[in-house]
Amino acid sequence: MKQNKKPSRLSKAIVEMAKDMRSGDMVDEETYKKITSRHLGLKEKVDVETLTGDDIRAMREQAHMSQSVFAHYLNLTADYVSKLERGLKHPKGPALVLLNVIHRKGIETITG
Amino acid sequence: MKQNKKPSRLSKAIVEMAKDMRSGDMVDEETYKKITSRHLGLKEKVDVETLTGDDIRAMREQAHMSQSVFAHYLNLTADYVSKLERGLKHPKGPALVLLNVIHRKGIETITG
DNA sequence: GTAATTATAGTACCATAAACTATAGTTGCA
DNA sequence: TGCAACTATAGTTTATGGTACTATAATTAC
Repeated sequence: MKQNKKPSRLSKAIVEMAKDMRSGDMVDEETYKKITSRHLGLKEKVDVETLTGDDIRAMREQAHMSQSVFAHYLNLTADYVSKLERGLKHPKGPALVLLNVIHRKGIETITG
Repeated sequence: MKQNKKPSRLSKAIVEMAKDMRSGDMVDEETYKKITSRHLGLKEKVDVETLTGDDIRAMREQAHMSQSVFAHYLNLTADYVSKLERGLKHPKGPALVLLNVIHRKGIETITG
């Protein structure tokens, strides 16, 4: 298991700077350093919440889509969506991240 | 599954209306019907492009992240990202959609 | 009526993705 | 300088997320 080490003061500044520049779009892409896990205090924990079947169903109904249509946009099968909503399967990895994006920012993020 | 109230015969207009209302944000969520695959003429084709290893590497470098950090945000392993970039593995399903979102809308979509 | 949907259900199965190891080059810090 | 910790590649093995298949009941459009 990895140690989540203390992020150094300089490293932390780099990350913040990179973030500002990137979002502000004021500096060209090549001027700032690459963000490595040395800079971020990367721990094992990922900032995604585990969504329950009810959560997923609520998201889908909020989007007013059938399982089939919802699955289509997520590049999944309707079959699998049904299983997710009933708690028979649990999304992990990239699928979980994708569902989190929809949950936080809406389905338009991927449809539009 | 209970449907809202009156069964209406209009089908095609509903989708357009729903789309307008959703984007316009003028009508509450419960007033329009659910979008089903009967309304959308959707079959097998998903609107995601297959990304090459070089594409993925370019995306990561544009985000100025190491494979490790990039993988972290996508909820993947650095190992797998390496294989994707070298073309040893090919993303499909939800992973492909997620990469497409990043490709079209930027990494901030999932980091922020 | 009836044909095409939606949703659930159970099983079998495969490729993605993880886990593990190892190697070589690079970077940060004392 | 030295060295620890990182990045990236590489090969092999393993596990499970997600698919495919089939079937049933209820709903909806024509």
